Amino acid sequence: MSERRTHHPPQSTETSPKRSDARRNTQKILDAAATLFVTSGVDVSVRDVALEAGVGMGTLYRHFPTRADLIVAVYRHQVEACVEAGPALLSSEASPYAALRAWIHLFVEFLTTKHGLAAALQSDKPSFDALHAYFLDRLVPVCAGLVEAAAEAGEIRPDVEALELMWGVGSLCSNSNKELQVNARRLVDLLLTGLRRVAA
Amino acid sequence: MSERRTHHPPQSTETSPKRSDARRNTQKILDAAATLFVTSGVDVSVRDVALEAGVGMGTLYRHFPTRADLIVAVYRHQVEACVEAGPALLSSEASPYAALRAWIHLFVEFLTTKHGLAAALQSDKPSFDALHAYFLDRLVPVCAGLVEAAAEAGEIRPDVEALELMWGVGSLCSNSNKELQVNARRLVDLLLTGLRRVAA
Amino acid sequence: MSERRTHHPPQSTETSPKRSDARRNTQKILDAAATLFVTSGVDVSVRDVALEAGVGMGTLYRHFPTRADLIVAVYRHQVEACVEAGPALLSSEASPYAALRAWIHLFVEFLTTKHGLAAALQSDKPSFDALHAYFLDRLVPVCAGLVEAAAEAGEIRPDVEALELMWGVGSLCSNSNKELQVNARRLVDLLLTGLRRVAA
Amino acid sequence: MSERRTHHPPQSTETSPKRSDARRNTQKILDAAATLFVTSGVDVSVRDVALEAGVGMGTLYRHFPTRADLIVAVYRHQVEACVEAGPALLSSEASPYAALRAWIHLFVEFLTTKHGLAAALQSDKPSFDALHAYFLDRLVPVCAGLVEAAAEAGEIRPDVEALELMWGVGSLCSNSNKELQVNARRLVDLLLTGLRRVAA
DNA sequence: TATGAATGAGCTTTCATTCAT
DNA sequence: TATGAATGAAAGCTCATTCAT
Repeated sequence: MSERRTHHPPQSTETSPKRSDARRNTQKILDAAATLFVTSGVDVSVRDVALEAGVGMGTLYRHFPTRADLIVAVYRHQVEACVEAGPALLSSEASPYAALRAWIHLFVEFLTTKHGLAAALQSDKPSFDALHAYFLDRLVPVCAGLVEAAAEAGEIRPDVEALELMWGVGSLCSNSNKELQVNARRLVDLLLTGLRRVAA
Repeated sequence: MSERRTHHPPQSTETSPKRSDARRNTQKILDAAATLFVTSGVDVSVRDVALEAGVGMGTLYRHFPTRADLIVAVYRHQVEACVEAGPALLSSEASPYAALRAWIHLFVEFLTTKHGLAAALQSDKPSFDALHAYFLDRLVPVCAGLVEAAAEAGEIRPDVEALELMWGVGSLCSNSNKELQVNARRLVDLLLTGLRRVAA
Repeated sequence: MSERRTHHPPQSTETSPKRSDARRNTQKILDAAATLFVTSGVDVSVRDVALEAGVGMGTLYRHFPTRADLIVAVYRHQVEACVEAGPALLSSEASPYAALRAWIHLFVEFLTTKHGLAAALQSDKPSFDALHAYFLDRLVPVCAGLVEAAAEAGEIRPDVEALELMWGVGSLCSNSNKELQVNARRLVDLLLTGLRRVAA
Repeated sequence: MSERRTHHPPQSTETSPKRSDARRNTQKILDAAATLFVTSGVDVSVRDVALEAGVGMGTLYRHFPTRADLIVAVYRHQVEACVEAGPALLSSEASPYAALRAWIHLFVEFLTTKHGLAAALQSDKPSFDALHAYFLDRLVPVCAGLVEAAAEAGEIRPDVEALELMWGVGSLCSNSNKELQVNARRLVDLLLTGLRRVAA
């Protein structure tokens, strides 16, 4: 997954002609947020993020006026990598369904290593609206392309919505890494298998 | 409903020989909580529950030391109904898989009508530990019975864990009620269909 | 000025059948607020009031949900004393104008000893709306009675509004006790003298 | 307007032999401040002023170390106009009292059209000290000249202090622009009328 | 000299939990 | 045993002021 492409950098964190110290702070905040998002979820207090980053609260607000801005920035690279992986897999994999399967696995890998992200994606708090918007806008079309290709190839049932599928995958990923030995990947595979035939 | 088993009676509402006024308070609190859980989810503030019940906060804490105790008590009846439905469905349905499917649908119906419950079930906050424990202890064995029967009948793949399946179902139910038209039932059906064959 | 009458106690601080400790806290908060209002104005931070009173912030909010509630409570006694003094002075003084004059002096005495109150009365911050409302509702009618009596007696010009007069008096009182030797009483006397004849 | 006196030139805009770009910045800031003072009062945030002026915050602070310095500079012209109007009115008006009255009206006009200025003039925050100093140093002597002339002419009572009078006028102007129909001009007229005779 | 990023104390408000009554 | 008043930490956010660039 190439992380450094800038095909779609709506708010690139590295291209702005900022002062170097400001850029450094932006990065410090992103790193701190990434860390804390893993351990405490994306609901983590802004004060804690600022502390972890070693910057003042005002600095955090200057760089990321809303919580959604911060979350989007933290995960932008990975999201864009997923976006790009869709068409690529369609070319490289043996069949559309294989491509869809591989792409979903990529997405699962992403979500499950970012603990709390999946949960945040499903929060209905208004402060997360921009987060939904970004993820759905970017990823659903890609997923839809794969789903349609597989459907047209007759590999999966024809009545599956990409949004619904992604939502399901996100749900399965949002709560799996506990002491219980529940494995998101296995569950998602069940879902993917379920796509292949009409309900029994 | 006969309280056949007493494996986990965190706060039995009928077996303890309490004073009648204490029992009355317990019931008032349960009624209030049930009402508020519907409208505001299981995260509703304890103060609101006490107010609705018309009791003091200390009384609420005396009867239900943790939020999990309260949730468990509120949903005990329904959980036990699920427990009993398992064997019953195995007898009444046409096949073990049909019974499993019907039972899961029962569980989905339960979870999706209790706003916030599924999410609480997957919370990793320590105050919810007792909630996990109760649900899993009561329901997983029942689910396992159905899964095993279906596996032995050759209707589903043999390597499925009941805990994992229930966890997946719970996940799919915890985040479906948005303006997005995502339907937990449809997703769960996908999962159930996926059980039928080995992964492709 | 009798401070303990309870003729008009819309929210008496002493008659509520509260627990004694709660009543004690109410009084501690009122005392603290009165003190801090003098030194820091009624804009003083709620945290400071709680600290000065030796109570938690939640306690302060329990007793006085809005800042206006606190201010009104602090000054209620004196306002009500002013309300009662109006008719009394009309009876006891030699003429309506003398009564008006005496009443205004009473009001000046009140305002000038409560530094910051006059200023707050003229703030246009929404949080002070209830304060305006209370003061104007209670005092303007009383003042109007005195003004009308004096006007009917031909002692003052007939075109004076009580609200305007009180507002002027309030203004003159709001900023007089600096190191500058400006005396609100003298200025108010000028205003009262100015009432007696038409403008020259 | 000739800058005849240099008693208190906290930040002269024209006498210092500054570099031309610095002078340009000074002017940009003054223009921005004048604009924002009208719309948002003199309490407007310094950041907003800097933004409006198109300069950095450091530049603003360099030119006007305190808020008072900025306010003084913005209103210098009008204050000096008042200063010059005093003797002029004494010559042109029919009597010293008429001159005093006209001059006070000039001052009222000035204050009431500058939202928040009158209030700032009466603030006891240290950052406004320079503001008091400037206004009083410049205007009180002028007012005193008019008051003395009127007193010597026997038109007003002899015991009136110019400082006190101005303070009263300032107070009456500081809080009149509400939805309440309180008119500073009318109240000031009452004060001026009150000057004419001894207290009754 | 000019910039504006950074600071961080400050604000109001909420709420799970405790404990004096 | 029941009450609900009291607690106080925590939250998000703002803004006057400083200082590295």
